[in-house]
Amino acid sequence: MAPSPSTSAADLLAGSPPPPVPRLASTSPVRLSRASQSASLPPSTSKFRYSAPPEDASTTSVQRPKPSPPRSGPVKTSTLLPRPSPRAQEPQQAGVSSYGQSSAWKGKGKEVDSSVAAPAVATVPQKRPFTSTKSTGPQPAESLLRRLGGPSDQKAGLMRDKEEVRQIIYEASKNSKYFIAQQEKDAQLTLRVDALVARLNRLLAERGGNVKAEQARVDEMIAELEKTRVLTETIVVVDADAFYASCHQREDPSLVGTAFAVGGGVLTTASYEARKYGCSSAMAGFVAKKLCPHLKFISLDFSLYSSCSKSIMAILRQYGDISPASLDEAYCSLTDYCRREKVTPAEAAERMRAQVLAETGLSVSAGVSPNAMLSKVAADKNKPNGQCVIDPTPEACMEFAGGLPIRNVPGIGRVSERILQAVGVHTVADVYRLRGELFLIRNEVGLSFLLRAYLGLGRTTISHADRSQRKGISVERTFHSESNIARFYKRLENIAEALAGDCEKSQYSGRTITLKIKTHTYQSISRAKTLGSAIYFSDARTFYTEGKKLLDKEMANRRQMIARGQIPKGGKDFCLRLIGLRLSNLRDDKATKDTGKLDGWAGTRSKSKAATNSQGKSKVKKEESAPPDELAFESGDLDEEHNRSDLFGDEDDHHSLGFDDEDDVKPTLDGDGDELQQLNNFIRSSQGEHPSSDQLWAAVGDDVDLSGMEGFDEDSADEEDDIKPIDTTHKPFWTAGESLNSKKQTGAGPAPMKDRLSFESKRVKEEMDEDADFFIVEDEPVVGPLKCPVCEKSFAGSEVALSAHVASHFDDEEPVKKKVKVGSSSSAKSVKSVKPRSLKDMFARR
DNA sequence: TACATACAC
DNA sequence: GATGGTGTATGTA
Repeated sequence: MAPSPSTSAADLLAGSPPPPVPRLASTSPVRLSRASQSASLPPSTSKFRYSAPPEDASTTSVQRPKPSPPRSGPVKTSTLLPRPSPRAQEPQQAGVSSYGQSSAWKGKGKEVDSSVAAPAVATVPQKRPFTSTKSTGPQPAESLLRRLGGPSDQKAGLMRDKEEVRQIIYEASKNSKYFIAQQEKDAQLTLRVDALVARLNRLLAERGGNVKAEQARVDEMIAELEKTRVLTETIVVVDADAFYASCHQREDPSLVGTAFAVGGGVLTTASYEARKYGCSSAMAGFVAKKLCPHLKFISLDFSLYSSCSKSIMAILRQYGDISPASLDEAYCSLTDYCRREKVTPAEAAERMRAQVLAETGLSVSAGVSPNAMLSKVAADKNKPNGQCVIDPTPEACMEFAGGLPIRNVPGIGRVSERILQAVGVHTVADVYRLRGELFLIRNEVGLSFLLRAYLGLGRTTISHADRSQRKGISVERTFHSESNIARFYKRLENIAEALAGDCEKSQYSGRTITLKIKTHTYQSISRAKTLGSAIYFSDARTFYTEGKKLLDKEMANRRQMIARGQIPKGGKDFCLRLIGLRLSNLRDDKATKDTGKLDGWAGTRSKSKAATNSQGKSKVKKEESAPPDELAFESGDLDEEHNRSDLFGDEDDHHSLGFDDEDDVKPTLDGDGDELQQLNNFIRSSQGEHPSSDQLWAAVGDDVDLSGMEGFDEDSADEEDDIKPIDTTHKPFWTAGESLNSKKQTGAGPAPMKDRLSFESKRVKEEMDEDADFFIVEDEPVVGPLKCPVCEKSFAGSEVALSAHVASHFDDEEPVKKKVKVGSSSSAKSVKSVKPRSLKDMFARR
């Protein structure tokens, strides 16, 4: 994949795009086989798409100022921005190669040693629209396919044809509830994107297309941000290659070179061999099997990963302060090491990687740059077993950043990507080019976040996560959808127990309990309760009773809705596929070094720090925690007995049987002891698949005793506790305090309320109408009437509306009962039709 | 505080 | 036939 000039952004906006790219083009979640849908369509399924006027030609009402001076060679060191976006320029091979190439950072170790001929430059993912060769039915939209394709859909290295893979995934998925849910989400996102684009168009129309003033505002923001640039640090991100898979290969060399996946129902990792077939993490097991019939599945073994991880971290620690981001990834400051050892960053990284490989047998890739954000991205560049170095100059940083597809920016996920693409932003460099437009929608787009990415800024301090910064502990379990209340309770008990176990292990208690449930239609719902300002708890009993109350309340709520006719009467039970509990508003019990007896339930947990500090407090605690218990168990001791035995049972010798075994347990009657016990056992048996608690905190958090570990240095450990890093906020990300949706914007206040995006259908419609004559072009005239491929009904309206309609067929109830109203321009109307359906679906009949 | 989303791994 | 678990951040009400 040779680095190629941006094909996407530039082309789409160049003004000489393939003919039919109207200012606003339409596509749809359900792709119809229409001749007009040519390869010129962008991936977004948004009904409307903003297409900026060409930079040079003042086609429309506005002549846009040329954004940037023609970029001539490297920008001077102290050059202030804005500067031209490299993307718009030549094939910037040269610019990119500059990182690591010519500077002092490079040194001999600089060889980007990659076993894979990886491009030195970000390659813009091909924007080939999904084109189905044969299928006659409705074709899924690009965005939906991407959604289904999962996170690694983009990466594809030496994979088999991407379209083919997508097609297989689509075929395997299309009839599942999961698929329907994704489709629904995609349709909702489409509406959201359309509304945003409409708003942008309206704002542009108001200004006659002139955004000079906005550009000036952004330039000010850029100048401010530029002042924060720090180039004196050397940060490396080390990321293990196919970590779980590699760990297993190390244990069992016969796996080397074979296609296997780690995990079952959903893959957590696929070996490189398996990836060639299109298998990737987060993919459903049965789908992966379709892609690679001989795929072998290996069970997760967290103790293995954890120990491998510790070995790696111990080595990294020899090079500088580290900040583990997960079991297989860590940030490390090489600043001091390089100075001390008189080596270049590239050499240091080489050494580090070589040492890891030699001592652990695991290969890792690395990214080196002046900050965490760039290093993070760079670490992926030459995977596996490679590294990428970015020089500590503004030019190198910006050059590197500018060429990245927007999706590669840490923090930009599927949703943000779609939103940005709809507005014309495909690469980071586009952020600058379209800064004026982006300013108009700065809030919904997180402008300052994007500008930081554009400038190649990121965190420059590395600090180890601190116990006190942990925000929550949670346990959740997925199961085959069911609606048996007794079993919900049973599951809840087990979850409560597991959570209590984690709390005890890590020594936290908390004040807020949150119940999470996911319906069979993949709707996630959470209900929380904070017991009191001074009530901290961590015992299974409280977790259970409070969780049960929340669950009961939710079920009662449903009954009411049925009574009010808001939910179809025919519905039977609340049908769920997941239940979880989360404890938040934590208190670090370890810090208070207390031990005490839990007054509560069965007294089984002799060491609950949650219990409290002293006798006196213990009493308080007792009083505080008593009420909820009484309420929950007032019906009698039977419950308590029942719960106690189940919660504190001693069956601990479960092996992971895997998901498929769940079918073996099908209690037929509520309350049947044996069956419940069986279920209970099963639930336990499936738990081995996941770490008992959060991977990061449990395995690499600073509460882990690393002494005695290879390469561990006691002194430095102590230092870690004593030395307060300047930036004490440990963030998993690189841009503390900001995200795409962040409101905090340098130099720009939040948009006035009236300008905020509203999803109220009426509002959406208004905007559409307002803008219609200026930038908005209604759906391209369709060639022939749109027709539902299922019921044959004809539509005069948008594809979005049709899409929603088609989706309703997958709902196993009478198709169009909620019939989608499709008028002539009604993406807006379809909002109404889509939403109620999901609500209703939350409660299914089965 | 409560809830929903988005994101990472 | 069928798509995970743990955690953080943040917007909005």
